[in-house]
Amino acid sequence: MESKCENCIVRQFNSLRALSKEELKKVSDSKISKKIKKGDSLFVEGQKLDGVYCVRDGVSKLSKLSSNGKEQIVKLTNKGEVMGQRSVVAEDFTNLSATAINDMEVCFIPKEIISNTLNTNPNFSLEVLRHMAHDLKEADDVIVNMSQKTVKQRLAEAFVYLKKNYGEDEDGFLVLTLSRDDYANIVGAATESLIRMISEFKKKGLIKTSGKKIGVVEEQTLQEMADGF
Amino acid sequence: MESKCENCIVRQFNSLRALSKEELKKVSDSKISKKIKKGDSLFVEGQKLDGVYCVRDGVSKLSKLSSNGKEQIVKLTNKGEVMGQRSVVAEDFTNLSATAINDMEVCFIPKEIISNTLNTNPNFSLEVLRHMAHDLKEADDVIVNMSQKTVKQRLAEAFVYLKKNYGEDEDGFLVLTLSRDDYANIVGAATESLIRMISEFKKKGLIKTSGKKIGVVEEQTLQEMADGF
DNA sequence: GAAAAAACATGATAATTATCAGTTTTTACA
DNA sequence: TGTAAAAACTGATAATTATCATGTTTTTTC
Repeated sequence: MESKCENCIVRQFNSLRALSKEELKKVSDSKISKKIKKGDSLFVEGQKLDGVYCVRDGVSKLSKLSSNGKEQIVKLTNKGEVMGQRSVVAEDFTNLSATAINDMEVCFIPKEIISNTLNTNPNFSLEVLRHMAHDLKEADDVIVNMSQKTVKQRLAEAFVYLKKNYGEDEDGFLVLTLSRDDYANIVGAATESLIRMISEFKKKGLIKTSGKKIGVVEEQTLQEMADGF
Repeated sequence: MESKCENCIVRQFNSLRALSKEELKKVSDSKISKKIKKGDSLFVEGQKLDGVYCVRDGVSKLSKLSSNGKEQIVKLTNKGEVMGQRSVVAEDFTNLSATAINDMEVCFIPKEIISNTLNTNPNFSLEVLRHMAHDLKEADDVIVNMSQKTVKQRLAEAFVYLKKNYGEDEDGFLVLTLSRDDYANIVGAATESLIRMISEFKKKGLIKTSGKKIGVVEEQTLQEMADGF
């Protein structure tokens, strides 16, 4: 038997904290723990989801293919986040694919439980609503960044964001290690352009690299760069 | 006395249709009808909203200033849409400004009524949730378009979108007339670049113009263009 | 109805970013 | 542990888009 939701810390960070004890028990009894290996996908764009995924550990990218076949990463998940909520709530196909960036531990929660609870527990609905409102605001910000900032600014912002959200190790390298390709797909640029820019940042001493690993050296300068100064 | 929400057609299109008769009456009694002149703003980014706006007539742009001072239009509202929901739900400042593109008629509904109903009527919460889920999906699409498509593709898409959503008059011109500046702020390009592209489209016979008015001539071709063919 | 302001338009040029064609380095694994 | 595949990188060049400068048309205002 796996650990219970009642004792799960990550629940604090997501909408499941609005559940009553009984509701939580139901969730706990029907959830399925899964381990996802780095690079494997949790679900794919256009798929019908049978439930949501609660992230216990690891990071995944939520991405979407554009008509030209390039991947665009729309969001990186944080620990405790629930994925697939939008799709389950709207009873819709997923508009995004979720792929593990490093090894993950997730809990799958069947959609019936989610929709039942949505119908009966207004607090839970509100909590989900608030999370979605937050996501929507962030999406708006991304839209503005994508259309008004240069690749250089977006990359600078990405580094600051990654440091803030996922931290750095004792040597000052970002904990979350992304491929150059992933960086390109976050920032929305050609991989070659992005690699060049990383070299440039390194030359200027704004970042340091060691293989795939990247460390933020001049956070302040990067932030100013992102803000257009 | 103004007309009642109970008889208002636009309610069909938004989350207010989930209200009970009594709830609807409360909304009706406390709502304030407003007329907004073309160019005037309903609310401004960073403001605390005291309620939501239900659009009875007219169109508004929801936009955000980027750090370089340029405006980015994130969304155009449709008739019946409720604006400011995100902000009221999250008890947050607005992240967007709303400006009337043509003369508008809107109803202001105080936030207390909205939040009370959210707390007591799970159907309403769910309905709002579904709308927000829809907005979020659309925002994801915009992100992908912004980062993966060229200005030309985005403009082509905008024309098709405007025709589909707001229709055309008897002479085949788009009902919704936008300034070149607005077009630039929708597709995320410099105004000069955008004007050039409009000239190009016109020269190719894809659109026709008459002053500010623009008509879609070759919808099929524009759509293919937007899809990258 | 004229003056002023705003919006529209075009040319020349510069900056940004993508693409293509490779080479080198790293990683995976038989 | 050697080798094939994948990822990272570099250079040359082309395409896209922004910027600046300036002229024209349309709209607004008094």
